[in-house]
Amino acid sequence: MAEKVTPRDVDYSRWYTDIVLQGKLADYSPVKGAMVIRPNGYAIWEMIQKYLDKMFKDSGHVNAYFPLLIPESFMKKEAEHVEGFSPECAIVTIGGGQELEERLYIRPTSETIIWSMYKKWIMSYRDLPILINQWANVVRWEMRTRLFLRTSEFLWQEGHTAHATSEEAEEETLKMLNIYKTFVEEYLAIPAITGKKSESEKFAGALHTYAVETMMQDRKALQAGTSHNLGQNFAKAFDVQFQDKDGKLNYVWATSWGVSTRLIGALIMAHSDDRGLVLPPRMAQRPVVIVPIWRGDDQKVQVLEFADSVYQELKAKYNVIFDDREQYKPGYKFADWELQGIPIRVEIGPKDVANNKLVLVRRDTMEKQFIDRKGVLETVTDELNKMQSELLEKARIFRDENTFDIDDYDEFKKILAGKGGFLKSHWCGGAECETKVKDDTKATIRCIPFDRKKEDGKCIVCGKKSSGRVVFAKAY
RNA sequence: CGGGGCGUAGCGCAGUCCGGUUAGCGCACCUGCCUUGGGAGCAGGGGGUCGGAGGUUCAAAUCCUCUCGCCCCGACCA
Repeated sequence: MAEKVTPRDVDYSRWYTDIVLQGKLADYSPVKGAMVIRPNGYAIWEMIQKYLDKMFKDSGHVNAYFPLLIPESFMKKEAEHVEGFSPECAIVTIGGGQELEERLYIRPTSETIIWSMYKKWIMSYRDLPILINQWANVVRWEMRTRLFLRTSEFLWQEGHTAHATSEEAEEETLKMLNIYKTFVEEYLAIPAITGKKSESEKFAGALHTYAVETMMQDRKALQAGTSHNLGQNFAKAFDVQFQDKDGKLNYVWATSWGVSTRLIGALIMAHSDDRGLVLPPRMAQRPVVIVPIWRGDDQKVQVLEFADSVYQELKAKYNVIFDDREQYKPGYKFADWELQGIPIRVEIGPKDVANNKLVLVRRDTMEKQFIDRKGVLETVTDELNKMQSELLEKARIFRDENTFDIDDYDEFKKILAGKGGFLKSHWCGGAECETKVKDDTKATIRCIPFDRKKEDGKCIVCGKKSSGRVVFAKAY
């Protein structure tokens, strides 16, 4: 606790790590590349689960659970899929002391095992759609890892749906993407761009991939969620056919979609400051902390009594921390809770008791307000709501200020070599130009945004005709 | 897998070049006193086979050989 958070402008990457470690969100584990999610971090994941799960259920989905281990032969059934995932898979070769006849992959994603089951479950159009979601862990053997953003094991949810028609699958793919967008904006308070991925960025085995893209404070992009239209690829690989009303056999249409604990990384990088984590109130399991302050035993009794009455009132609605630890002075406690991102701090000292007031400090603005004791619950609720919407607004302004329409490749390169940002530029649709941009600048096409305007222009690289702009950025 | 760096108390480090008392410092931890409106102070205390193995020597954290592990930067990725 003695160490301070490295400021963002000194070293952004150190800053991020400091926030995670000092905010007690996660810690390095004995297993290389894997992290321990500590209670503060897991609480955020629980909030993500709580809200998303409700959104999934409200849109007709149900939860299920499939095995962690996948037979090697399953992984190899879909050509693009195996090519995309094999290099980063961990494989079990021994079980019960015996070499296994067939090796088992630790799931990097569950399409294959789920579709092997769907084959058993789907006979008729009456069995469709299947709208299943799974909350699970997956393993991808990454070379370079970063807390929450990329670890060899991570938690996520993966939806896997089966449909009778292509149109219905496409509709589902877009519906889930929009649920992610809504969640990211309304709960995580991060403005989101939705759009389609280019061929090179799409999911291994998908027809096409849609994504939610967000901007972090270092102006880099972070993909917050993806939704894939898998077409009939997996149905064909696993021979899943159904009989339609006319008695004809058809392959089933599929989607899959997911978000991971990476969202916690996004949340941290979007809002936090040099004092530590800043949590949007809706994502805070414990949104309020009360810090009583006194001098001498007489004051202690009065202050604690007054503070307790405030605590009782707020406790009716919020999970409130009452920090009456005696071994720490107020300054320490302020710093401690700021590091952990508690959205609202209430300070109660002798002066407040005398005036029947209290001090309220919002984590995002850090402004101290003297508020009346009466109506404290309403005031706190009001401030939490304001903080939620102001965080989103602030992030939106930041993103817009760092999004540019660029038509000149030299300028394009210059910006990416400097501050960076989202660059909206014309693109011919060719993979060569996309690769050249990546080689020249490390930036990639984040998405072809849904809301792009029809506009004639020339590809930023080759100058060929283009009918609209795509979003380029360096990404996590 | 290429390039760089590091293993000494829970964490961060000094000591290693040039071998020599009982291996030291900061933070954290424990006890007591004192304190509480921005990361207090004082006093006392616990905790280390110096990453591992072998060797040289009267003597090794320090020199030699081998070995294991980790971190950072690149190629790959949610």
